Amino acid sequence: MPEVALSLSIGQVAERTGLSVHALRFYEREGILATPVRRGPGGRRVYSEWDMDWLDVCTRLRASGMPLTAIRRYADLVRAGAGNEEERLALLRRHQEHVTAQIGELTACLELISCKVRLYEDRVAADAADPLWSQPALPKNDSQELAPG
Amino acid sequence: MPEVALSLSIGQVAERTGLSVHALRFYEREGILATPVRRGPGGRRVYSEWDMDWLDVCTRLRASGMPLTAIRRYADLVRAGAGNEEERLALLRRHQEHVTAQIGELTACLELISCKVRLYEDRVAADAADPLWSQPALPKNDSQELAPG
DNA sequence: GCTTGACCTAGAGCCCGCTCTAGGATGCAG
DNA sequence: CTGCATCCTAGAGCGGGCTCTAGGTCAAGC
Repeated sequence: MPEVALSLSIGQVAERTGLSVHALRFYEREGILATPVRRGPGGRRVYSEWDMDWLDVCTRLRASGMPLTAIRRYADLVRAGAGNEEERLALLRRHQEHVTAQIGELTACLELISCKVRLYEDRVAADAADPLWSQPALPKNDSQELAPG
Repeated sequence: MPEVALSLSIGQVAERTGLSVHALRFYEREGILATPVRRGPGGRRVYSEWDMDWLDVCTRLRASGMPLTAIRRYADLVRAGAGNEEERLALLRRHQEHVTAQIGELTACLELISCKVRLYEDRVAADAADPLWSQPALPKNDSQELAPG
């Protein structure tokens, strides 16, 4: 019943998280890990399941644009133990808002891009249908001059 | 009827686009501008409405994570004139997919973050209701050890 | 016994996207 | 005339986030 706690080498962790071994050591130096990594014989790092879970959280925070300094702050709070939940909450809420805003902005950008894609699809299609219509020197619908790109 | 074409100084453009004057000059050096900026007396840059529109497109592409090299490529194509619409389309489509993927990833991250926010809201609320219940050394629901952060 | 490979530390190096400095011209206000 | 703001160029510098190098330890396999 008590499954043996899994323990991984840095190479294995790199493989599973997608982070490089360099990045993993770098994160550790930077205080990104909430608990000190255990060391095996020869001073080799031994990662626990908990470490993996934490790293997964970190990669998601990173993927959503949280800077390392903020992640370190969060790690510090977790390391410090119970009693600072309000601060953790505040930190997470700030990031939550940040990500929400980011999604909004990306969605707006996507709209513009999609609009341009449609425009070019039409142009290319028209060109294929009648190459003479759209090639000559600024026929009539001089979209090149009226709107950029 | 022919409204006088508006022309802006680099400072004014900086103000309206939110880019710094440094960034504007930098972009120009980097070939990000699709048309060469006109110069007024004393060699000063004079931006047209078209330039502004182009810059707006650029800032949206940047905001959605397109690297400067890709924007330069796009600018090169536009500068080259008609005949390369397929390539522009391909470039934009790639970015479109990229942005879509990014939104997906952010949304997933947001879910995790929101989940954690809720968790901490509950913890903090419980703590406020009964400080003695959640403070002492790992009471029972030892969430600290079972799940990171 | 020797090679190979995964690991260790400390620190240098790199890419991106700006940002700032130095040193100077121009133009307008008091 | 003298400030003062705004602009110019060329190029150095910077912050973030890794990435890589040098030099070394250790264990396994041939």
